[in-house]
Amino acid sequence: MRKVLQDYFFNRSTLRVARELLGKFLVRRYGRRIIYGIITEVEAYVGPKDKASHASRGKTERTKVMFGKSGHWYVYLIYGMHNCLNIVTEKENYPAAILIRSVGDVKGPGRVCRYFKIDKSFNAKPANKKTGLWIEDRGIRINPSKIKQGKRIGVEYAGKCKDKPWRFYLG
DNA sequence: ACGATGATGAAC
DNA sequence: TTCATCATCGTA
Repeated sequence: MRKVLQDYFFNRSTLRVARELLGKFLVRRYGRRIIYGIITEVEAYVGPKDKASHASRGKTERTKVMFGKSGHWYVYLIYGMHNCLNIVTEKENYPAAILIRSVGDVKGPGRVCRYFKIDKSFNAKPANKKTGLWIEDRGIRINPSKIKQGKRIGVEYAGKCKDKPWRFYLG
């Protein structure tokens, strides 16, 4: 069983999608090679009021993709050297996305992008086989008791939102 | 503990 | 146009 996740999977509550992404596979076509791994850690960034979210300051050139259609990639450069990969969720004009923090043994969003050869050229592109980067359901069932939840990382500046338990990982 | 390294957004 | 900040990582 191998199914590419479509827009309708992502056009739902970000927290639900985030939980359900655990156990799915990130897949990249890189020339003739296929790079893939199981998603093991994600973080949700939800709505215009989430102070930890780039979208909390409104729609800008960078963040407009978060306000766009679900099922598209949001890739940005952080600290001048690392790319971070996010998948946009929820309906159009409601800014939300999920940061993919770890895939298999590759831990950390910067390392994920390095391992999967992901840069800003994927920004605002849809997640499907045509673009060469997509997410698959390979039929793995995750026992809910394996899903851990905790604070998001690196968002100490986010005031009331800094402690929201919107990071999900397999434990 | 800290520096690398450059895009982004807000201030001026 | 300048400036502080940053959803991190590698080295120490």
